[in-house]
Amino acid sequence: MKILGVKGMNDILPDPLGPMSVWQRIEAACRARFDRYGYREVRTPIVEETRLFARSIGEETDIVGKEMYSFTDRKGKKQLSLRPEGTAGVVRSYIQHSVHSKNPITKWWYGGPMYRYERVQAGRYRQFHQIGAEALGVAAPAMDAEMLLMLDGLLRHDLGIQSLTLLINSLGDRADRASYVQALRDYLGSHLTGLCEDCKKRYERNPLRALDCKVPPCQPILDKAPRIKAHLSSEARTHFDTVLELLSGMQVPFEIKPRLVRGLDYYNRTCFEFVAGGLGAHDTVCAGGRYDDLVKTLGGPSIPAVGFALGMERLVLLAPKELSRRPEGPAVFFVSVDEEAISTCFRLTESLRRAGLEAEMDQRGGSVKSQMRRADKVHARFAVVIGEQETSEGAAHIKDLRAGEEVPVETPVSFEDLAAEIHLRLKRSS
RNA sequence: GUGAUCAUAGCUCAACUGGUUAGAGCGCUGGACUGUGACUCCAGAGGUUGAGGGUUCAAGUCCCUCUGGUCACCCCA
Repeated sequence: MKILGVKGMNDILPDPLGPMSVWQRIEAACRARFDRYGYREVRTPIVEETRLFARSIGEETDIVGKEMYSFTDRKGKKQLSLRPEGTAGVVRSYIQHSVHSKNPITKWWYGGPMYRYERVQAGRYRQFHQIGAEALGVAAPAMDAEMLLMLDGLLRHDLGIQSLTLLINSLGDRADRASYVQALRDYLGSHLTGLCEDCKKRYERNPLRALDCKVPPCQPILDKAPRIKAHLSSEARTHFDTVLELLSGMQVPFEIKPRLVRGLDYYNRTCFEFVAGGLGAHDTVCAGGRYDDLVKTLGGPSIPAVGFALGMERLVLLAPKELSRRPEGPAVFFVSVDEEAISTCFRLTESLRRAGLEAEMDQRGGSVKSQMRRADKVHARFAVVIGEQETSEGAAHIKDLRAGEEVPVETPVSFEDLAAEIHLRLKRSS
């Protein structure tokens, strides 16, 4: 009985066995883009107290209700959970270290694995990775817009994702939302017979979710449902309009989707999603919004905030092929002709590495042919064969594995000059 | 939590309506070329046909259970 990895939790193997280079390129693009917008990386634990998630995400949500990996701490009676999303931990950290009192504006980004016990599906796993960012301390709509500009640049420009659409909506403030939910519930209540079973449940538990329903018979009813827009306070409405104006002013395309809602309870005002084709049943690669009440809800001061999270696995699915170019192999591969030569190769390999070059050898020895095959297999640029003669002369030939058939006769390069010579040849051919 | 579908060598896949010893390509190892890769040719290693049970003279093939993969619903990044 083989021991397998846990369902829904995947290995990401190094290239060319796996898509590691795509992951790394996406991560690098995120870092570079976030840097430019003044976001600094924060790292928080993967495990937090269960209460934190219950309070922030919402006791009634599916995430908290049935999808968390929770357990009791070994000693005390602490209930702990693997984080199902990143914002809660980041905000907890922000409050715990009184960051607001050191700086009125905080821009942080984070990345790492998240855990939700769900049925695995295309673009959805039990351990999945998010990269997200939070801007705390600014209530102005310009912060929402700046964040969307950053994301549009990252996804469309840096990562070259085609068929990308920014969906945007406003959820209003707490009071707006309450009055809207009431209105929506009244409306759905009067049309219960025409709704699907799921929507009947949503009617009771969370009417907003019904707006996302895909069942055809529900559509005409939902199309005529009251819109949140009519329930927005004038402040919330102005905020939303300003965000849209700023986006238009910078030529960032978007689509207002009145029925867009969020899965987590803490959002208010601006909420958005970047969607793209090619993700199977899901189409969201990035989602986020404003959460002006969360910091206070978690016991901190009243600090407004906006944030988002990108789904790495989904990004990887969408990434254009150019991102998966195979990485370079070692600069030099040392081949040993016999047992004695192995120690010379060992020395030379290390000396090239100390000189900053990627060098490799086959410590097992074996036939020259098989070692040359290995050199080719790992895409080494040069091969250096070491035998009795090279060891006694302290010099060796350098074979260019990319040069093709003709190998011009040349004078051997002394071991001392090897690193410099390789550096020179690499520079010349680049 | 619900449903569909699949599982044969390291990988991608064959094996007529159940019927001899489960094959191929790629990859791996070695050789042709006794110290030089990629191309060619030759050879070799590698399988409890996902696991367990059942039907049958006979099961990779049919039935049941489990595990795992994939996809969809719910929900979500």
